[in-house]
This record gives sequence, C-alpha cells and structure tokens, in this order.
Amino acid sequence: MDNSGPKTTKLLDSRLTPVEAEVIELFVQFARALSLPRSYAEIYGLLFISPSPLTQNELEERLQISMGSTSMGLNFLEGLGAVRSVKNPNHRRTHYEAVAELRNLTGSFLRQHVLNHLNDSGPRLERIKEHSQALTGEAKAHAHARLKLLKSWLRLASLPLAVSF
Amino acid sequence: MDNSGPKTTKLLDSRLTPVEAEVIELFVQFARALSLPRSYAEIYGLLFISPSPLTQNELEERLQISMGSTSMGLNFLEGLGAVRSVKNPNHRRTHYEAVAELRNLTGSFLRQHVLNHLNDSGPRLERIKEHSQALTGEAKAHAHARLKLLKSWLRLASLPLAVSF
DNA sequence: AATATTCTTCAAATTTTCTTCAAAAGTGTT
DNA sequence: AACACTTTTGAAGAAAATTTGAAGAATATT
Repeated sequence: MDNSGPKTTKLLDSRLTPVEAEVIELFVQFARALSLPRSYAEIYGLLFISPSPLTQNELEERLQISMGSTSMGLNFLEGLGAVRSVKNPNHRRTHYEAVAELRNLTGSFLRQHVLNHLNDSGPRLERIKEHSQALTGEAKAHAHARLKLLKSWLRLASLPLAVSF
Repeated sequence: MDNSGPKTTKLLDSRLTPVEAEVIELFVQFARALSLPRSYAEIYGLLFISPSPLTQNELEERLQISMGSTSMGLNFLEGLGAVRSVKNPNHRRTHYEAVAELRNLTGSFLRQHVLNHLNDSGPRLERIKEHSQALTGEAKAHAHARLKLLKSWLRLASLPLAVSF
C-alpha cells in the first residue's frame, strides 16, 4: 500500500546487484529520452551488463516484468539489432545477449537523441564505477570492460553538445 | 523561495546552453514585437536550434514552462505551420521540429511584422555566433546552419517588403 | 505422435502523457 | 491605483501508450 515512491525509479530489488541496477537505470534514462518503453531498456541494460547470455525467463524473473513485455521487448531489440539470440546446444531455451556496438544500435534519429541525452549521465557512471569496485574476479573484469565501453559512448556524446566542459 | 532573478529575461538556467538561450531570446524579441506569448517563442526558438526533434515533455523541462502552456504553444505553432510533428517508427511519443522556411512561417500579417523587427537583431546575432564558436562536431555544424538561415532572414528583412519572396 | 515446455498475441488493466479550462499572475492603459 | 485584457499555471478529465497474463501457437523432447 506504500507505493508512494518516485515514479521514475522503479524499486530495483535484491534480484539485481547494485551495479546491475545502476546500469539498468542508466539505460532507462536513455529510453526515457527516446520515448521507448521502460521495459525494453531494462532488458537491454541487464543483457548489456551480464557476463553471459540470459534466457527470456531469467529476464522476466530478475527484472520482474511480464512474459508479454519480455517477449515484445526482446523482439523489438532484436529487430533493432541491439540484441542477438544465441543458441546453446546444452540448453533448451534460447539465450540473448546485448550487441555492444553503438553503430549497430543506432539509426540517425536514434543516435542523435541518444547522444544528446548521454551527456547527463557522467555522474551516474561514476557512481556505477564505485560500486563495481566491490566486485571480484571475472565479474569485476567484465563489469569494467562494459563500463569502459559506456564511457567511450559518453565521450562520443560529449563531442556535439559539450559546452559544459 | 529565492527565485529573485532579473525581470525581463527569465533566468535561462543550466538546462540550456548559451547558444540555445541566446537564440531563444532572439525569438522572444520577435514574439514581443508581434504581441505573441513569450512561451510560444521559447518553444519555437528551442525547436529551431535543436539538432533533433523534441517531445512536449522535453520542452517543458528545458524551458521550465507548464504543460498547459507547452500544449497550447505547440498547437498554436503547428496550426501556424511553424512547427511540425514528426513521427518516427522507433519512437512512440510524437516529437516536434521547427519548420525552417520563412514562407511557411509567415502569413502576410506575420511576415510584415517579423521583417520589420528583424532589423534590430543584428548585434544579438553576432553575439550568438561568438558563443557558437565554442561548439564542436555536429552541434557546431547544426548551429552554424541555423545561424546562417537566421542571417538570411535578416537580409530579407532589410529589403523592401515587396521583394521578400 | 504425443507430451511438455516456451513463446507470442492481444484484450483488458494500468500507467503515462496531453488537453482543457477556471483561477491566478502578469501587462499595459487610463 | 483600478481596470480590462493577456498569459501562465495546474488540476481534472481525456487520450494514448505500456504492461500484464491467459489462451493459443510454436518448438523441443521423448
């Protein structure tokens, strides 16, 4: 009965690590700027930061979104080229992973918008980095690689509009 | 409650770059000459200088005007043909962009007035150009294109009205 | 082929965004 | 300063977009 929180940030519960939650929130901000459904961004965000591909079911459970949304989101993202499905002979379900090349992600209109809004994300990225210090081993290595990639995207973004620094 | 800024120029805060603020102020001057609501001019100005279309929400937030004003302003400008809504398959919400052809912008009455008052704007335009030097990349290219357009409008304005187009 | 599991569709529910409009604030005139 | 007129605001209702989950379709397993 106490769902009186801010509406922009859905409570990202214990199913997600702090780093995952932060990265997802970062993408949710982008999606907001792009007027894309939040759920799509959550899906992409989790896939982006995950060291290994995830199934639709895992996405549903960890993000707490319905199978309908997950299905639609994955299909949208796949159609966009932002996500690809990987099939593993050992597993029954198809797995999905994020395609991490910005040029694939972005049509001209999309890219312009993303870049315009990416600028606000510097502080958030710093916070994520701090959190990622707590990780160890492969997880840490992977997170760092991903964050480095994000940072390079931010650099791109700061070219057009950065009067601010 | 410390919103004790200057009176004539609404505090154009950090949500706007200097170039954006200046261009908006330029259009606000036009609007004043035309006895049009300031908010309409702010909306048109920001759309005019933006490299990509914006949503109503973005306009509200960046210009700090109410949803009512934004709604009315956009509808007015669209009806006038000064602004058009763009539909992109990747985006759900409608975005708006400035129609940058003077002949569309201006009915006979409007054009008359705009052109009469445009003459006073030379110095302001120079200042905007200086600010735009600080930009880089695509943003700079876009800003320059827009400023060039504005300049050509100014030239038009200094001609006898009959030649206007 | 039959069964079990996973995925997609879509109507209904929910959430978000947009419009309207009465009241408040602002402007200019006398 | 009081008046008439214009603009802005924000709450409430309307419209539009998003999410959900049950039912059916598709796919995999035996």
